[in-house]
Amino acid sequence: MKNQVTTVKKECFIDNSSIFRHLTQEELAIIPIDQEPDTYKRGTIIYSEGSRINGFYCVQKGIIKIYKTGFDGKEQIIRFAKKGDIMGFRSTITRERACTSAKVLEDAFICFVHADTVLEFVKHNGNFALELLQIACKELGEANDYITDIAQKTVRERLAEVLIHLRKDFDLDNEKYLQITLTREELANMVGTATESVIRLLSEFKQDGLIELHGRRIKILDEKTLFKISNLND
Amino acid sequence: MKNQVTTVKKECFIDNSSIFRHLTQEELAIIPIDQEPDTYKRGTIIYSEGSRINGFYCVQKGIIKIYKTGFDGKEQIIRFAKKGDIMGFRSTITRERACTSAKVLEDAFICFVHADTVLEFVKHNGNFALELLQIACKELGEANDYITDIAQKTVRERLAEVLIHLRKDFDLDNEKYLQITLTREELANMVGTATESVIRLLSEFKQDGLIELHGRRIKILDEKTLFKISNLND
DNA sequence: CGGGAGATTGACTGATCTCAACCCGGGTGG
DNA sequence: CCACCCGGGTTGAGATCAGTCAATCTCCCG
Repeated sequence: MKNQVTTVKKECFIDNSSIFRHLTQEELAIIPIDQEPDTYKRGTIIYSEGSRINGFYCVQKGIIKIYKTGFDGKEQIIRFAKKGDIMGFRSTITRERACTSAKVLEDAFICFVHADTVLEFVKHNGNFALELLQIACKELGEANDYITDIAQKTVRERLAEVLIHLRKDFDLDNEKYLQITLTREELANMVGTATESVIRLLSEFKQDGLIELHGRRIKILDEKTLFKISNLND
Repeated sequence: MKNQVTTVKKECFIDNSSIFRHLTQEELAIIPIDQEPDTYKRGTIIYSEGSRINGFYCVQKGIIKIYKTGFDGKEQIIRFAKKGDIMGFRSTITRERACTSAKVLEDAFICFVHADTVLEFVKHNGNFALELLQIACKELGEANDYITDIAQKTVRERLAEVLIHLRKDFDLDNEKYLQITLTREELANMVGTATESVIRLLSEFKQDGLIELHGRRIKILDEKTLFKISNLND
């Protein structure tokens, strides 16, 4: 049993892409082992907006939707977390309540690290601190882009952009469909529009031969044109 | 001369609200003195989107507008920096090019700290690292709110919200007007709408006795109602 | 006094949202 | 086995918020 925990811990924390890769053996050793990685089924809510989360989560497997709930109950998807991503570090650092909720879209395997542990590392391991800072700054840059896009682009442009991003962030299955499957409503909650608008635009894109649709599964056929429609810079 | 620099440096870096307050005397001593604080006149562009900024700026005085330029040239104001705020740390940390531009709205006095210096401190002074992290996380939380608001709220709600925020973030002059003065276009670029829409809504608010207008100067008369209109939570 | 920037107003347009009806496939219970 | 139900997904029609265009106004400045 002890052995198993150690193995799992290793997988979780020493992986080359992990933010914990800068920790020394000694530092790794002090991570309390009661924080055993856990499996979460699709639909599980890992934490909710307004709750206290006393540490942060490292995703080993699966896809998690991170979203805010707006004034009228409509959700706004902020981002997805997948293998290698961390969640909840904002609240961990600021000691505030969670400003987003996290819900499992694809069965996940997730580690939890207690806030005290994290703060300890931030203070005593400069590389770890820098790593966290870089993650925060990367998200900040993306958030700024997002703000500008939502404020200035049309729904059509934004939907094209979302498709491009999904394409970039997620793998394809063996039929070249995007591995991530979202309801039309979820797509709408990413774009910031009504479900019906997404449906209409998707079928327009399909008409134009840019994408293929099979239920919730989406295949990108003409990324170049989508890119042009999205008016992205890079 | 040397004396003057030292005084200025002290003001700049040892102030109680400065992010440098956690630095030791020795650490302060190694900040190169070629980074003398400088005065910037209204209208000056401190850095532009896409440029390399090899360090970050600490605002001692004045107001700086931080914005992104969208696809069609329209600017989106992300935030304002004022006394005690820092700018450009995102690029400093990620080593990427600036993703925003910064323009002086009110004559400013600003220190510059070289990236190497900052990174050195992040690595070797845990409290400094934590401080930076907290700043980044705070901004991140605000960005997430912003995204949700722009995506879901009406222009009217957003304008009310912007006014509330301005009220919270800036002092009032002796006639109780907001000290920050923005053009209608700048207001529009905060809200994410057209100039004409801002004008129409402002005069509506004025009709309803919520605000008073004197050219660009705005006085908040009925914060409570504005708050209700904005549909803010907290 | 002429010029220019920003502010204002009105009229018109149109992209999106909302509402409502209907479809479709899967699961459930009688 | 069938009827029903329910959660999406689609489609159409109408309503509307907000953007665009254009004309005018108001300062302020050289």
